[in-house]
Amino acid sequence: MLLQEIAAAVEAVAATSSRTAKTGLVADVLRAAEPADLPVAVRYLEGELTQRRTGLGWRSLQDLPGPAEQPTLTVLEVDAAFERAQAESGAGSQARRRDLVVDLFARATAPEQHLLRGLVTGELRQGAQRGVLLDALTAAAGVPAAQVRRAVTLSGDVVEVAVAALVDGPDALGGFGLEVGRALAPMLAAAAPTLAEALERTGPAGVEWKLDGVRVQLHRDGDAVRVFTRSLDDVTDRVPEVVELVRSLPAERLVLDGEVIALDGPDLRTARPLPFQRTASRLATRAGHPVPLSTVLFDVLHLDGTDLVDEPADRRREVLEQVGGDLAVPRAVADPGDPASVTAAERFVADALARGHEGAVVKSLATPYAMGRRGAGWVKVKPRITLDLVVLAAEWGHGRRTGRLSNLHLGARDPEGRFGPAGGFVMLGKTFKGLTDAMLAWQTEALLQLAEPGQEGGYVLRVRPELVVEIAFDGLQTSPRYPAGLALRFARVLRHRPDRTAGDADTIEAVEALQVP
DNA sequence: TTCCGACAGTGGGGTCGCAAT
DNA sequence: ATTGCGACCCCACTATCGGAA
Repeated sequence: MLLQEIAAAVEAVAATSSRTAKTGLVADVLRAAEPADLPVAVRYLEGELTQRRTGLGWRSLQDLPGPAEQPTLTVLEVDAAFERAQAESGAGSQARRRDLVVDLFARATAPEQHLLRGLVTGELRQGAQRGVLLDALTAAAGVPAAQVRRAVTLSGDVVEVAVAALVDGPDALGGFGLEVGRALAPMLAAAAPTLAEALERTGPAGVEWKLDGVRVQLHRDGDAVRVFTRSLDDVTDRVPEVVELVRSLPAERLVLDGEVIALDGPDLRTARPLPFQRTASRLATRAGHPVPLSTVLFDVLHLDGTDLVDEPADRRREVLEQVGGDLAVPRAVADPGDPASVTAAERFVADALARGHEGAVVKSLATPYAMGRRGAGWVKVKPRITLDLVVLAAEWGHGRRTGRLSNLHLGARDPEGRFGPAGGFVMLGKTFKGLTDAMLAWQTEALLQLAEPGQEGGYVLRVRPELVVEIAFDGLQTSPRYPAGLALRFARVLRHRPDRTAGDADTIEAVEALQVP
């Protein structure tokens, strides 16, 4: 199969907003692919290379040759080229990777270059990812959609499912099941502003501490233990203490869902969490890191030969407590029809927050483990902090935000001039979140009025610090990047405040006072 | 006909390892 | 020794399509 066939389909997919049309276009390519091409074609259609790390990114794609006239690249030779890029390492490897990319682009047509660029950066932005691909696979193979999705979420491997459905025949899909040792798509949580609203959506529910660590899926088959992250990355060799812990559990074959987190003591029930940055640092470090990770469990998907994913949540919790004991995350049960239980749950969540944890996850008692879904089964609730900050600059947006000023640089007042001139501002981060189309249009107009003179062509537009925005965020983190050594975590715009002046905005001293000890 | 669930897009901060400088 | 890049943790929110109600 020529890469051009995929590139042409991707162009057409990007050109339509109809999801059914996108699905049809992708399905046509799947039908046309030879079995040997299928593994690569499937990945490219969902916008990813087959290699996990090539060492190539946006920077490696600058100053490349112009497009070829005639399509000659095959899907398999392109994949082989990226395979060689992935294998490169050591001195001179960047130059050798560069040569590979130059050669590839010189032989690619314009649509192929666009596709390759999107695959390398992971930002194809054609309006079709896994969801559309699975619908297309359903159509191309003539199999039930639910069966395709279940196979993918249980195996975590869309390529294998595609090959089974299209090459081995529809019956082969029935062969997919939960396999101990092989990661499956983790269940995800929706969000709600309050516990009451979360309970409205779930009905009777378990209310669990939400810990600010890293999600892990733990597999044990005898002495063999594997640890996967949320994106199904295998991090087993980075967390030996977690492996040991799983080996000590009273079951031979297990699949567990949980969180690893750095605490200031060994016991979750008495310790406080360390900042998320400490957990992240520990997990990113290959060896010899002093911070141990604590393991907290909140679900069990398999136990000694029995799959539990289709069991209701309260049944899985029972099993979890038997097998995990104290490792099970602290939990209360609340029924929205029983005010006393809701009040108790409110106190339970307040206690979790007082202990330094992130919030709560509300989990319907009745729902099965919905692999890969972000449904109403699980709903997270986190407190929100707000500040009035001043827009110092804005960046021009991309894609559907092209021509709009999107990403705002946010500053607090610095009346004492600790980080610059007295009466100036100190930057605490950026945000592009929370903006509706109307807000984007409004702020583009408003900020152009405030633009400092003499800026042409840049992607950052500096403005006079006069526009106040109300910002919500989850907390503060230490920053090596910003002058105050502080940055906002998960900042988003609530509303513009043209009714306020910069002098009304919060000061850096007020921000520092928010820091939890 | 309206409503709402699922999906894609638009980027944020931090950390590490590695190669180049 | 420092810097820049790539990869991957954490993530919020809005717009849109199309099936469900």
